[in-house]
Amino acid sequence: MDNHIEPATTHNPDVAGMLRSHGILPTQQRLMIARVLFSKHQHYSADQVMTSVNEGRDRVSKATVYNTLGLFARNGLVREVIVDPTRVFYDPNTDNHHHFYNVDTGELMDIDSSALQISELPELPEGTVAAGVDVIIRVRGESPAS
Amino acid sequence: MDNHIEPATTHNPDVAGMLRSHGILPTQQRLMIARVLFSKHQHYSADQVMTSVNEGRDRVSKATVYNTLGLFARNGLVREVIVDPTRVFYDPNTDNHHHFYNVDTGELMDIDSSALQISELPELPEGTVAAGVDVIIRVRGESPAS
DNA sequence: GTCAGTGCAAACCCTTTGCAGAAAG
DNA sequence: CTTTCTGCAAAGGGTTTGCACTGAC
Repeated sequence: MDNHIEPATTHNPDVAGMLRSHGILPTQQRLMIARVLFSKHQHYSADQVMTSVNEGRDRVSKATVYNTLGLFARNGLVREVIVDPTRVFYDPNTDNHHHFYNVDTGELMDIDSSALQISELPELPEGTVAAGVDVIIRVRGESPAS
Repeated sequence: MDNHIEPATTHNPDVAGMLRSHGILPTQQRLMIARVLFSKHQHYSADQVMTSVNEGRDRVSKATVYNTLGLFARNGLVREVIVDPTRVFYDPNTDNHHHFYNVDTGELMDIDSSALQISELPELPEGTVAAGVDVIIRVRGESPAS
């Protein structure tokens, strides 16, 4: 009988601690979702997270995937990337950086913040404080078959 | 009897010609929508366009509003601004410029391109060409009651 | 034992679509 | 007259919600 639950933090450094340090109670489902998000440097739509998570035997419901991603985003564990009106992407990389978005393929790629400099920000509207800066370079064209 | 149709181009310089020059046949509904878009320097969601257009006596259906805004965007008459997963904004200003987005109020404001400089673009992914650059500065805070 | 988290299905809401009638040239 | 556009209502699709059950501590 090997249908036991694998130790949550074996192949990935302390995912549970990562959640706790962001004020998130590490439940089984949240750990599964976090492991998907942080196992690769990739961007995921909620649907892709759901698919990846549910490749294993233990399943997580759609509601929980959405709720969890929203929770992670609110608590700064992941970053929401809004580039496509039809779905939100979640980026496990919360460092300052920017994005390429291929409007033909739907592919989203990181741009290191050092590769693109922005001048100082203009004066913000009265009564507001900065909450983040998003730079999206939209590109077109199929990536080579490779 | 004064329920005649006002000359389409009276208070706004040649809206019809503007449509034609973008390859768009100027129908009555398209003119009404274009007049709303270009009468003020504002950003509109589809719903706001619909409301504004239908303040007058002549009504335009929801389907036509959506279809028309999509058409205008495809033909470069307006710019789609993707900042909020729940709705698309349409910007009558197609010049190079950027945006503030107030995540508390949903307000969208222009940033003149001269107010924010970007370094040269990083190398694009292989096989792709640039299709546009969006810079969004997200801010937080109610604007003063004023 | 208590409170927070989860799952299911239904509800939501913006947007798109199919198709018959109306308008443009 | 022919083709394109418009309107209505229904369908679509990602996301959220209500509520009973489960799990965490």
